[in-house]
Amino acid sequence: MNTVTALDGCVTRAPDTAKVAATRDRLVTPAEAGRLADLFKLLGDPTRARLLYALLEAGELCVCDLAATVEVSDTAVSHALRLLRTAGIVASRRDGRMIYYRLADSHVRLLLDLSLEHLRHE
Amino acid sequence: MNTVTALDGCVTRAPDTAKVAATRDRLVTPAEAGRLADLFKLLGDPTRARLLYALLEAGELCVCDLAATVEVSDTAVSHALRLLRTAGIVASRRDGRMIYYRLADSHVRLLLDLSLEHLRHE
DNA sequence: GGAATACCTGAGTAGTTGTTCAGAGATTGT
DNA sequence: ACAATCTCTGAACAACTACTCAGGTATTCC
Repeated sequence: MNTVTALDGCVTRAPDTAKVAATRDRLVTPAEAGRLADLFKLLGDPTRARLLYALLEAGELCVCDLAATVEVSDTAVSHALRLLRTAGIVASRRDGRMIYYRLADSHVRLLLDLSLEHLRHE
Repeated sequence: MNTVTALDGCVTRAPDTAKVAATRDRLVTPAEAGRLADLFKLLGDPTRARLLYALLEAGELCVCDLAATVEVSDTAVSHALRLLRTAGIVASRRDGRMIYYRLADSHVRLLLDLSLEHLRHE
């Protein structure tokens, strides 16, 4: 039912046509869109992206190893990890003085894989 | 080969251990990470996210219908669409006065679907 | 207990970003 | 050609963000 219904027209700032109404019914709610945007926003930073892909490769890394891997200060890594952990994207485990981080979710792994493939495949 | 090799230690700001070196070899390059972050950053805005999900539902919409659907000004929509189009995420088609936008890539569709499922499934 | 190490937190700041506003192209119908 | 309509563009501004810096917490080893 998403075949184009010819032209809907657009009568000066009030195009409440059938197509718009139908789309709005199926559309993600503003709240969902906000949460989706928040998720993407977290991935949308080079440092955090590198951290996540490092975890994707290594499986599990402590903070200072992450810092060395992506070449940023440990405080910057710590700030970044806090955001990712709060959002449930990474999980942590303490072992002695060190705290090991890993990807929390298989969905996130899929997302990272899919995005990398998208990037490399065109 | 990503089984954990016990603890690597972390000798004061210079933990160039084997694990770090191995991860860095496999890691996405900084350039790739930047492009990935740019991609996610584009999805990481509520307005742009809603626009993309609207296109995912409707298939194709003109600017003013998009504006009505997501309830933002047409100029804001236009600005947003320019970014998405420049990045190759959406494509456009002119028909008379109107310009119809659609998702450019099936990878993007998968990404949007996967993310929505992630959000709703936990 | 005390020093050393790994990590965290809060404040401050430079850089970035999304929106509005005003105006310019581009296309259609008369 | 002219008016109307749909879309685009550039500048200005408010809001947000990611980093650095200084200091704090938690754990281990002597």
